[in-house]
Amino acid sequence: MPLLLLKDLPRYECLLEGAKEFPDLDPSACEAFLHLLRTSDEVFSLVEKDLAVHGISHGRFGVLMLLWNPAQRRIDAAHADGDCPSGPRTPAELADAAGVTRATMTGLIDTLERDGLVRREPDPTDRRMMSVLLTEKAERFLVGISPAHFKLMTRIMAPLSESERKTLVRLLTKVLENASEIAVPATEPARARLSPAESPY
Amino acid sequence: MPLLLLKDLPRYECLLEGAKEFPDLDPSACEAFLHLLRTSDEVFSLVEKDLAVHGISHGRFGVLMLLWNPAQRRIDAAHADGDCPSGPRTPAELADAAGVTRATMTGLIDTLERDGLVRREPDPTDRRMMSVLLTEKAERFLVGISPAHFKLMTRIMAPLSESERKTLVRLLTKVLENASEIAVPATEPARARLSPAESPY
DNA sequence: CTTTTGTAGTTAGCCTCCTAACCATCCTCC
DNA sequence: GGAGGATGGTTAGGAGGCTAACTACAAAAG
Repeated sequence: MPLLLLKDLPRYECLLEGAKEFPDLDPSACEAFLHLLRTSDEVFSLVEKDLAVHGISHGRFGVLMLLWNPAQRRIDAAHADGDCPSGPRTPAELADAAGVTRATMTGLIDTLERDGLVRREPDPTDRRMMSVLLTEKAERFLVGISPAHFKLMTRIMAPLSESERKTLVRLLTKVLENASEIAVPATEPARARLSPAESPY
Repeated sequence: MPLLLLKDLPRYECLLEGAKEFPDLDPSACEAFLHLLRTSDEVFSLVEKDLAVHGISHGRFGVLMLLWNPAQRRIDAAHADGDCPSGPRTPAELADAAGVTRATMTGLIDTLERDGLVRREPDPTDRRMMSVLLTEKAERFLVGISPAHFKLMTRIMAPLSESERKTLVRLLTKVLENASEIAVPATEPARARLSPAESPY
């Protein structure tokens, strides 16, 4: 992700200092906000580097995980489906589940298909639609990579006790639910737009 | 950031279910991990959308903030520096502070310079180096945009009490410090590499 | 004083994300 | 049953990340 975040978070005193100049700056909110993004960034880049070692990006890995359903796989195995081990999904469903646009999903599926991890098949009933299916290669890949992936998550969260994890989840859920309700007004964007009051022109 | 993250986090029972199949899956660690990334993603995209309304990306905004030092500005004002209101920084310093590569910083500075928010000046003592300076336009822009930016942070963190914020910061700090110590082994990456044991070839 | 090593910045090429526009197909409704 | 709208998927073009390779310069080592 590296999303251009301050590597060294400002000390709390500096935030207090800033609050003097900017009355809108709430030091504790700002501190929590920065820590949230900074920590998430570090954790995310750790996972991304780990996945990169196995030659896959986080985005593509996410698509594979969405398509992968081990429980479903066992059921299908009984049917001897062979090459269709997990339930097929359409690009639109995948895009919605992953929270990216359909155009982005098209690109991801393109590269996954090029690498032989995924297959596109036209839908027999609706000719607009496609089904995206995992290949056996992808199945083997996921089985091979998952344990290390889970171990890394465990290792990252190791310093927190069970109750601390519960607390963290509870607090994050509060923030997430609140954030989901905040809708940024959709105004027309412009390049480094200046409001009339502050515009030099 | 939208980093292709599951929009609907799996329920805890599903994680328990998955743990049966994958002994390496620690349900509470996985839950905390996913909530951390999911929440951060939501919060981040909120901020990014807000900045987009003002025609600037998070990355460019971060560079401007790094170059901006209101306290320094006040000092310089006494010197009547005029067009050099904040301490100059080199691209390398900016890249380190922002946690991106120098190549990325070059690109960001390019676009900022194109938009007239930043200026490059050669260093008089070391001819390899450049100084990056905020323009007056950028100063006005930051003064105009900052209050809304701070308000948004406050609003995002509103559902947490002061003590909850402290707790959140404490838990996140634990995770961050731990994550910083985890070094992913640097092996040669490959495209969707399969280990010999699971390779079909 | 020359050579080697290291550092600052850029360039080139790739990947993933976005929006906007575009077809093709389905569905609804007159 | 044909027109208009909704939906699924792709394409085109842009931005911000990355690595790797390159240039220019500075500094250390011989």
